[in-house]
Amino acid sequence: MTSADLENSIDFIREIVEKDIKEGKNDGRVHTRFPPEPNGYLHIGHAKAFCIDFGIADDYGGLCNLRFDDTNPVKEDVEYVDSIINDIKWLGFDWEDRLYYASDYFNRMYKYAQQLIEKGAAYVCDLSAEEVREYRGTLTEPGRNSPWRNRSVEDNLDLFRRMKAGEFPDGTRTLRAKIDMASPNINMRDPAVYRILKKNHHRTGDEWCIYPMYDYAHCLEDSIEGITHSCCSIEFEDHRPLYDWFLNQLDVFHPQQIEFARLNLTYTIMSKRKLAILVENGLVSSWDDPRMPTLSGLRRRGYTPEAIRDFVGRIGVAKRDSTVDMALLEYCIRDDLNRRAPRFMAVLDPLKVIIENYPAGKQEELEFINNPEDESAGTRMVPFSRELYIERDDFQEEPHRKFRRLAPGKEVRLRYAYLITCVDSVKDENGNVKELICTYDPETRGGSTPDGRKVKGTLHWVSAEHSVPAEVRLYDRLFTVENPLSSGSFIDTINAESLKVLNRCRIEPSAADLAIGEPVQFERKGYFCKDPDSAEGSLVFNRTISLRDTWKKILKNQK
RNA sequence: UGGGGCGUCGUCAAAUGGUUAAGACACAGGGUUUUGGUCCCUGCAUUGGGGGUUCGAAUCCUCCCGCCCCAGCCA
Repeated sequence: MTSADLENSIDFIREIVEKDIKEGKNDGRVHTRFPPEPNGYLHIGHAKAFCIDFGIADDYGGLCNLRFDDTNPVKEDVEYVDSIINDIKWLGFDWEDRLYYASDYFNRMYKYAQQLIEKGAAYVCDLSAEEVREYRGTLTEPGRNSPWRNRSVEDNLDLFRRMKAGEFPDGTRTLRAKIDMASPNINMRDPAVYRILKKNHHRTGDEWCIYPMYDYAHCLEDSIEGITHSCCSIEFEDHRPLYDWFLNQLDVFHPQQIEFARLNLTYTIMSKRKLAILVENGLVSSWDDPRMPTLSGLRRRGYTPEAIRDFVGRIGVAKRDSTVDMALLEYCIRDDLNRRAPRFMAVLDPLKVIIENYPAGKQEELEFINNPEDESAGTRMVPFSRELYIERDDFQEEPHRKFRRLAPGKEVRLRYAYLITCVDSVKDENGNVKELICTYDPETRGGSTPDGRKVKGTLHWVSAEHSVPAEVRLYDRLFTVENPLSSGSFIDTINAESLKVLNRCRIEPSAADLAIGEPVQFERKGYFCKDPDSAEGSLVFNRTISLRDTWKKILKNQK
């Protein structure tokens, strides 16, 4: 899709925003927010959400706040605050000085709750959690009024004050909105507004022992910040009447909640809880394991912010449940890296080649184009010598009829070097090919053919003595099935080969000094970046994504 | 079986009653190529189903079918 196409059709949220601007709603102001709860790491599904929030603000000259929805101290931690900030910044978004916390508003929310009580719209309920559940009714049966529903305003005010003062143990009382226990929308059946939680909060410490519930807190947070369009995921659609109810009762600024479908991706899972199971059980190494759909995992894997943003732009925004093909994400990262990643040569599974007519001890420097997609990337010099490594699967003793690479008696080009012909192969005691004896044509330096002869195959290579050893980690999809949640246990569908570690790789010398995370292409193999596990003298590379592999497809289609 | 949403190509997703239902990814074929990469070209849906309204329906009405969400003192 070209950018022109993207501009021609806008999503339904932007339609609403444009209409509001046109009609002068909110004085034409556009103000959104991204409101994560700091209870875990962000994944690519969150990226969709905050690309929408920040993206809309950008598109219409508005603002977008970052706000931590920290109303439940039992789940939250500063560790998550830091990682969330880091991840959103990494994707290139800026909230300037508008970093807020729901906990900043606890005092105001408490006062608003008193107002609710004063106008008879909320009451302190002494029912236990279990009793509340019984009174709530079911999907098909209405609920019953709490016996505490008609306490006097004075009693409610007093009790609520004492809840705040810490006079009652956890779970013994709640403040509830007085709405309608017979509502067909269960969210409206006198929902809890405050619960007693004697827990230390990561920001407010022990200042509070009552904490506001999401439905009450969120609309007020939006209102206080003057949010005009409050975008959230679709499961909150049922909560919108409640969102509106609180704001109407309190007669405060009233943002509009708009719901959209969350992102699902094939071959992975987006559930924070289930991802945690992978980490806790050692099925992946950590939250930033390069196989994880977390932003930290994708970053370590070598995904770029640009690719992720492009992806989010391409998947669109709508309300229907959908599962985006992982192939689209893979396309986006290839597309981005193809343009920017400098090329290097690395042999992942080395097979030694000896050029028998190349003088021992001789070496020359050959000029390589760093990036054929980007002339400004320039060239570099790569050492060539008598003994080289090529990829083991670039040689077949009895070549497949469409095989264009090296085979006995066949001539191929070594990229930007020489044309070589295989004259013999040496085997070990098990009959496996150990090394190849080849000859080279000195007239073909640089890989050109002065006589105009055509060679179908071009191989990457490294000089044996000049190349540097490295470990390369190849990643594949974490799950073997498109929807890991469709069958019994998602654990059973984990791809046992999602990580393959190659220990005997050889990379060209200039690739040794790459910075951690800097994307490169290893020619013919894929896009890679140096992993933080690398140490002095021990290089570790992650494969971000392979190149498209038509050859593999040919072989597969033959079966 | 209460309520709220949603059903357009294999996957996302446009279309706002009016030419042959965009585009992208995927897939298939072909061309170029010192990466079996990139790039270029070609092919690839009558819109969940049935009725109806209309000169004209993916768009409106109606009945049916299917999928998702809700019974936390989580968000």
